[in-house]
Amino acid sequence: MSTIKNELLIYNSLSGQKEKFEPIHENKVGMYVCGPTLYSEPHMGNMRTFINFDMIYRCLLKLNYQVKYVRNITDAGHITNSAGDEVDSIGKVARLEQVQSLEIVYKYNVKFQELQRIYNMLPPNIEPTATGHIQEQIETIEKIIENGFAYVVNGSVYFDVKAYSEKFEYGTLSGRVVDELSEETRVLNAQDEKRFFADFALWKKANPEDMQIWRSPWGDGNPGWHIECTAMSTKYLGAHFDIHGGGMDLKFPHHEDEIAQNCGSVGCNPAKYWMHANMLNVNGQKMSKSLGNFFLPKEIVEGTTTVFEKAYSPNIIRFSMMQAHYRSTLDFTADSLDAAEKGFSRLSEAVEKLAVLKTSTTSSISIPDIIQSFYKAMSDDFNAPILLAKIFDAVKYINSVNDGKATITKQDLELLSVEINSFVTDVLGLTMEKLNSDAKLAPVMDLVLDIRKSARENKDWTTSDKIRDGLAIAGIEVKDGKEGTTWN
RNA sequence: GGUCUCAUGGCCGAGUGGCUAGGCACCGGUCUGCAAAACCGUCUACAACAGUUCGAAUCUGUUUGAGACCUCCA
Repeated sequence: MSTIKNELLIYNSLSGQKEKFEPIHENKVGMYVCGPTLYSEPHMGNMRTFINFDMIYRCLLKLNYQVKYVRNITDAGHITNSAGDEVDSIGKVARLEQVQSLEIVYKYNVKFQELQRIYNMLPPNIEPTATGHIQEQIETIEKIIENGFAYVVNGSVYFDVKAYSEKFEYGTLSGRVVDELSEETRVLNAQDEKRFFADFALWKKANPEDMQIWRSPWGDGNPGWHIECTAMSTKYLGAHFDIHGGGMDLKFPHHEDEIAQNCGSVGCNPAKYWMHANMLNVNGQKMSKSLGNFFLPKEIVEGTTTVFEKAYSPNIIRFSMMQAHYRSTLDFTADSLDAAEKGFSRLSEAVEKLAVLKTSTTSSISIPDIIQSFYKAMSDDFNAPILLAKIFDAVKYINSVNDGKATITKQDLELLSVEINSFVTDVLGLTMEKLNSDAKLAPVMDLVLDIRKSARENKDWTTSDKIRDGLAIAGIEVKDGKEGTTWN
């Protein structure tokens, strides 16, 4: 349906306000999102960013855009400190575990792919790896040197922020000004090869202990921190594409330097719209190992984290995340997750009821209006919490119809059913957990509940309660409703 | 120290210059042998102070508090 296509608004970090989304090529969207670095398992906070961009991707698809979604996989080590003397972060882990870098990368890639499935994330169209694009990175660096925005020192290449600032503006995304930066108290390290402290490495000469080394025109070494994103986004999406996303904490320096590299190599900002997803807190604080509120996305699903006393399904986690806007920080607490669990369950049950609702000749409310409100919420900077609120308005209506207090026509029911299912599963990425899904157990339960029914009819409460309590111990909850008994 | 963001009812969280989301909990009700579940209803909040305005929680200023980034970070 949706004959009226809403105007899509996107908050652009570049301007700091919501802007009308106008794709560079009509009906097509190129989107690049910074993916994981494979030297450890992504934690829950990483997942929030990926899940949010998954939702955004799903929204764009729902709006019938033809989306090319690229999310990189960083499998080459990065420089790990400002002096640049620790180049290979993956190699560092590999040395600790006494295995090869590639083993580390493979191990965590498998885990990451598994997490994508567990959390029901759509795979991007392309997941390019840094190590698969060394040549492209070298070529990008060569272009930047040619353009006069980088210099070679002793086998390493640095981006020349001062030279760049004469032609472009450095710091437009993060609101930083080079003059301000220079007033900072930081001093150039005596051995530092950089001309200016804000300069950053594009290529770093190999250290003897590096486990991954590549050949380049400047000698053996490693690519710098940010160049892979520039090289790969340009290769797969072009010099200028629609959306570039990532976590809020990547804004500076990573994204700022990406802009500089792109301007320095091809003369323009890589993206028209920059989007940043906000952080996840746990019990009111940023996740950190030292605070004891750190856990992995798999642990919370399996109930093996010490931070929470019970397990929460991926759907509950996702639902909880969808109840907050992607640009706001979100706090995970036992209370908030318990609330999400119940809310999600209420939603699931209403969606199930859609299939068995009785229809009438009239509808009490306007179904197209409800559906329009879904689109409107989604089109307002991907406002998932409002979308859920509107869906819950529909849930209330579904329940009323189910109780015979409201009516719906067959045609409206079909429409509502299709759209609610679409928004819940396709857009929000929630999967409806089927109740009574165990094919073997179902006939057994029918039998047991039939016996209990007879007992109740004979007012044999001892037997009926024995059955109910026994099933409860087995983890099966009996629900005596108006129209018979159900279980789950 | 610099740059910036945010402060919403018991909790999580949207949003808006006047019509004051949503989820969860609480309370009341319907249903029920009892209970649970389910459903319905109710609860009227926006840090403090001052200002602008016919009118602000929403705009401005000050104060207090929290957080982020400035170093790898989703």
